[in-house]
Parts: sequence; C-alpha cells; structure tokens
Amino acid sequence: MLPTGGYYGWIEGSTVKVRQDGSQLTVESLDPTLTPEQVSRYFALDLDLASILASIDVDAQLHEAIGRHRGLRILRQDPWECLVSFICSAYNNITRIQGMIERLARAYGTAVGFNGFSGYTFPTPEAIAAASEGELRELGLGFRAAYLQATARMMAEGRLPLESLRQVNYPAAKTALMQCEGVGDKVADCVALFGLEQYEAFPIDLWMERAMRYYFRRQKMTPRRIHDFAARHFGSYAGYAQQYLYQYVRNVRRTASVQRLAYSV
DNA sequence: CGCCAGGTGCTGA
DNA sequence: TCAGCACATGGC
Repeated sequence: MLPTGGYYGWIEGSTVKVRQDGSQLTVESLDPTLTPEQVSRYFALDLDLASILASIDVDAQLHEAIGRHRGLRILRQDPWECLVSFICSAYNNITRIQGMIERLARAYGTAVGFNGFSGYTFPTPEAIAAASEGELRELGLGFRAAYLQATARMMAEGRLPLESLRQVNYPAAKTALMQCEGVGDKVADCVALFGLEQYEAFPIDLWMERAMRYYFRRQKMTPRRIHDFAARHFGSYAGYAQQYLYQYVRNVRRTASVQRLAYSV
C-alpha cells in the first residue's frame, strides 16, 4: 500500500512520484522517456492478480492472509538493487538496513532532484566494486562489507549475468545467485522473487518459520522440508503465498485467531 | 543495558 | 544433510 501523500522513488532510472487514490494510480516524472508501460511493468499490473490469488488460496491461513492484504503485489524491482539490499539484510534489522542502503547511495550514487525531493541513484556495481572493504565498513555494513565488495566485483567483471537470470528456470537462477558471497538460500530467493520474476521462489526467514508452524505443528521443520512443502502446497506462485504469509504473521496474526488445521507433510 | 535483527559460511559429526 | 557457532552493529 502506498503512503497517502505519495511516494518518491525510481522506475528504470527515472525519478518518480507515485500516488494512489482508490483504484487510480498517478505517476509523475520529469523524465519524458518513462512510459506508462514501464510503470505498469514495475507494478506488475499486467499480471492477473485475481487468478494468482485463486491459485494460492488453498487453506484457511492463506485465505485469511489474502483477505487482510488484498491488493498486495510483488513489484518488479531492479535485480541489482535487490541483490545489494538483501545482502545487507542478513542478520540485521529493517531500520538499519534502510540506513545502510541510504548511506551506500549517498556515497556511491548520483545526486538527483525532483520537485522538492532530493536523493541519490542506486550505485552501480562498478561504483561499489571500486570501493574498498574498509570504506564499505565505514558505512556501517559490518561483516557484510566483504560480501558486498566481492559481489560487486563479480558483477563489474561480468561474472554474474544477473539480467539473464529472468530467462532461466528457478533452480538455475538460484544456483547462479548463490555463487555470490553472502548469498545463501534466503537472499537468493528474495532476489529471484523480487527482481527476477521467479515466482516459485519462497524465501524462508524467521517470520516465515513462524508462519509455517501452522502446517508443521510439532514436526521437525528443516529448510528443505519447508521448501518442498511450499512448492507442493502453493504451486508456481509460491512466492506470492510467501508474501501474503509474511505480511500476515508480522502484522496481523498475533492479534487474530485463525482456525488451525492439521496438515500432514 | 541486554536482547535481537527479513542469514551466511564454516566446521565437525 | 544438519546442528552449532561466530560474525559487526545499532535499534529498541
């Protein structure tokens, strides 16, 4: 959901201000080359949300989660931004992750202005690769500085064909992403899902493990078992199920009571 | 002031 | 495979 006052950001390199009034989406930009099609693509408005939701609305918990967050869509974000952001997300809290990304942009991005808004573009792989690990540490990245440095260098040297991972199947995309230092199962799934249109990806973090207790109850929950179950249970849009569950357990479930069903997995 | 955070890599059974 | 541990840092 978008803030009522509007939201500044970037779509394919163009600075935009986005606002939603009811079902109407308004996008302002100074960049005349930005097309409505690009905007529509970013918000994934070409996907038929209703049929996706129908495909994952397979149990009481999902039904409740969907009802609480109707309209939630997975954006098509820039894969490089996703990769950097989720490397920074490891063993970290959201407030600090945002600060780290902002400091990265200020240090290695390009200043841009739009109306009263001023910000920095997201740094290119080359810009980050040129920085030393020590310089990245000074931005407060901690142990993630080395991961990011190695990954940026990999991109800058053309050893990670990130954009092309949209065209390969999900396991291949994930395997390729995990060649990067600091990219394990969870980060790879996030990049695949948010940046590469790999909707089978099912990122499992701490919150998702809590959500999955609904299905596993007292059975042993290994990441492998969770992944297998999610793929079987939710199908080719498992990633959408993950997003609705994630929002649900973080925002709602602690204050709601849902009928619990016994699942055998 | 301790606990915890949208995990990963490494090690040893 | 998989459990157990260190890892930097700051938010709350």
